[in-house]
Amino acid sequence: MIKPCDALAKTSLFSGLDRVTFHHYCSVTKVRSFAKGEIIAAEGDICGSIGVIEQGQIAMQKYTSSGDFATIGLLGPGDFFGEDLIFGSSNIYTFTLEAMTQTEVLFVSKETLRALLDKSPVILNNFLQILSDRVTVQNSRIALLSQKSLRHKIAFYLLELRTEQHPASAGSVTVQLPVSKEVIAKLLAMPRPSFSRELIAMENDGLLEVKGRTIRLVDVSTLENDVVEGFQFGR
Amino acid sequence: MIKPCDALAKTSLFSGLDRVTFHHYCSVTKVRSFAKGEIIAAEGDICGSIGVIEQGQIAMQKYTSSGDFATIGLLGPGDFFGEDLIFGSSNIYTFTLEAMTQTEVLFVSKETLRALLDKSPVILNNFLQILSDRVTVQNSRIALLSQKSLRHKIAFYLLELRTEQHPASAGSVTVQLPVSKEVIAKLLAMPRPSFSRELIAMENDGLLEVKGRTIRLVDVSTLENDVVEGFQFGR
DNA sequence: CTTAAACTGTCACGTATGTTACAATTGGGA
DNA sequence: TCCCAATTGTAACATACGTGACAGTTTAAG
Repeated sequence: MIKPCDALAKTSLFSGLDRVTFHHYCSVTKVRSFAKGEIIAAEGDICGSIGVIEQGQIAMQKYTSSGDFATIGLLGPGDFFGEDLIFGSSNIYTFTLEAMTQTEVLFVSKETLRALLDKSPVILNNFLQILSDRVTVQNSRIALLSQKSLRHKIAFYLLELRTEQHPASAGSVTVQLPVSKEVIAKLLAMPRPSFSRELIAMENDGLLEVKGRTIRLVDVSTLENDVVEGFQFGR
Repeated sequence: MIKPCDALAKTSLFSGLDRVTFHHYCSVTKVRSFAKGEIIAAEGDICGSIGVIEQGQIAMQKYTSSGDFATIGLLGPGDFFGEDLIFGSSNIYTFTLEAMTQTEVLFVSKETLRALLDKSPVILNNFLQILSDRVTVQNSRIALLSQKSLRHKIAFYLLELRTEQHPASAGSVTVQLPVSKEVIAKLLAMPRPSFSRELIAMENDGLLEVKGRTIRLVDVSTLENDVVEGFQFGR
């Protein structure tokens, strides 16, 4: 089990702060574990606190009446959720949060958050930054989904992973898929067989080398070609 | 020409406030006009102020090296831009803002905004809400682009327009396309001829009636069928 | 170690969608 | 009023992609 106080200290919400400043609030913070497949929040639920992911991967899913669903986004360690609902016009979840792996989440209630924001300008700044950066990430997802071929989408996604996992390096690198290819396919809004097929085709074309969830980007410049480039965070 | 002070008062950033509170800042506010097709901000530009659209439509475009582009989003009267960059980790535009029609924009500089946020908790709240709501809108766009057929995307978009333009009413209504079908097609990430073809097919199937940019939604329940529904703002 | 469940690869087939080019229509400005 | 530019419709053709079903493989649990 994780100690809330230590975990909190590491989140981007509290970065640049001495622990004394928020020490008082540690006791109010809840940590919860979720098993793989468990629902963390369902569409229609009221959002009363924000969550920070300590471990695991969470998918934002949007279901249709017929049981099918689209994957809006994927959240990993350090990511927040609910930060957009807590102060929005509506605090109702418009999607479902589902644990894709065993997951540990830290919750901070609206009241606590509000108190922290009022008390510390640094925390307010951090919160604004978290919210803002989410918009940037969303923009990137929209650009991804606007790509006009499967190959472009895949290339876009892999390049995105690269900047996440290897912020500095250019050229040939290896990236890790954070979840199963099945989930990735959903994230890229394509059928899993199509994803599988195209990945292999790209491998045959000498762009990649796939080994399980490890993918080596061989011909980066071709991958980048004609892709509506990912949003770089000042590299 | 629009008077900044009057215009400012109407924006959601200042809603619920007496004019006295921000009266002092009116003089600092700039209003600018843009002709159709004009670039308001280009990818790579530094974002030093937020904008509020008074009149017109602005597209967020992401260009490829080959000159092709994707339309990330469409902004109309009352919408903001730059609000996600001003306090983000990077304040560099990662897309291009382009006027799709003659446009009037109100600019508020970062310094002014900061001062306003510090001075008034109401404005802070409003700003948080604006940022948060943008995330919700983005989520909706992502859901749209995740639809698995052209028809679903179009249905999704038209239903979205309905909730925007007729928040209360259900059933058969007419909606207005805010820009040309060419631009809409880009927004839906599909070729214009495909959009045209599918729209007509939907009309033939009795779902719609198209007359220029006016579209009457005839069979709403079928339109809603199997669509990963749009995000409703508490209707 | 064994077994089931989850994940991944594979294939054949059909069709929805992209492409390109041209024609028709609309609308705003001179 | 006329005209040009912007917008929209149209059509034939090619193909990238979706579908559904099965087999192989890996993983985790007992």
